[in-house]
Amino acid sequence: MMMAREVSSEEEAGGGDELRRGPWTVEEDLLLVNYIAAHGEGRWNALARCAGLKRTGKSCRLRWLNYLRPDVRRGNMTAEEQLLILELHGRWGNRWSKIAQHLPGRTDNEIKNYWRTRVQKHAKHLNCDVNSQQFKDLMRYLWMPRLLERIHRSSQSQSPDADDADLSVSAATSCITSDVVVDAHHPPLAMADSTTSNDSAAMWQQHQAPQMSIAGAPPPTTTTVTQHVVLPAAAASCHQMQDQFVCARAAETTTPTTTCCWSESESLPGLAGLYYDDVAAALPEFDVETMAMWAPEDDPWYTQMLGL
DNA sequence: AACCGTCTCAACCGCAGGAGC
DNA sequence: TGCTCCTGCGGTTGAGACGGT
Repeated sequence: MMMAREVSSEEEAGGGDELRRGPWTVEEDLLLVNYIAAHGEGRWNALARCAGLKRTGKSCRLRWLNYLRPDVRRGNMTAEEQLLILELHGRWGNRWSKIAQHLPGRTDNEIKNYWRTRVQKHAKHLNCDVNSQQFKDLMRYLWMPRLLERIHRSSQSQSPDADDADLSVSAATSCITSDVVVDAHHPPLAMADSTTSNDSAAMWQQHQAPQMSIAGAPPPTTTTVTQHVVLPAAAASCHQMQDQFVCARAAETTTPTTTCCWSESESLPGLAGLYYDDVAAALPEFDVETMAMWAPEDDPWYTQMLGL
């Protein structure tokens, strides 16, 4: 958001060596961009002085990193990005800069804002702490599968030969599992520290399957909820995922497993019912209305699923 | 049209850690 | 060893946008 605050005449005329604060003007932006183009970034305090900016080095750095950098992405978070944020936050907590490293073009500030305005808002509506196990379970069993479904669906609608792709992927039983996505206890991934930020596909592929535990759910000796969501090749188009988006997973459970398999061979509404049963079992403290509040308002499938 | 509450996000703040002296 | 400076991070703030009444 570009704030339109005008620089007052006092600031303009009598500023002297006083440091300016508040929103940046177009002129300041130009000064900063031109200086960095000529001399590069870094040494921010010296940069601010040499560029003729009456700003702190900190302010210049922030402006550049969060707004002026040419590779900064703007606009709404995609479902893929949201999914990644939820997953990485589950693993690292409020390590915004670390999370941002894995979302090309997104800044830590933007991700932090997303978390506070979107995710924490939902927690507030649900009257539960954003760090509570209840809320984490909601993310794991409701929001993230829905994001996966959305990714899947949009890839279907965008792919001209989506049917073929779906069939081939389904036949290969390629799947990505939401529990794999969100588990915070599995060993650190190689990609977490070594890959480039746009290497999301590699990340997905390197996930290993942990054993899940569900707060409020029947003990794992009787039930393990697993959502297998087939992602066709087209889904991998985002974030330069060139190849088929495959995350084969063998659920390493030695106990009976209730599996909700979202595959192309089954219709989604039926699966939705099955899935919801599992969610309801896992999260008995949330009733249908609460779930509906949680669900994104623009999600007709979801509201239909709940019969709303 | 006016008011008001809520949301968004750019920018600021304080702090911690590292480098240099 | 201690001091200063710089950089980066996470938390917070507040102006403007937006939507509802």
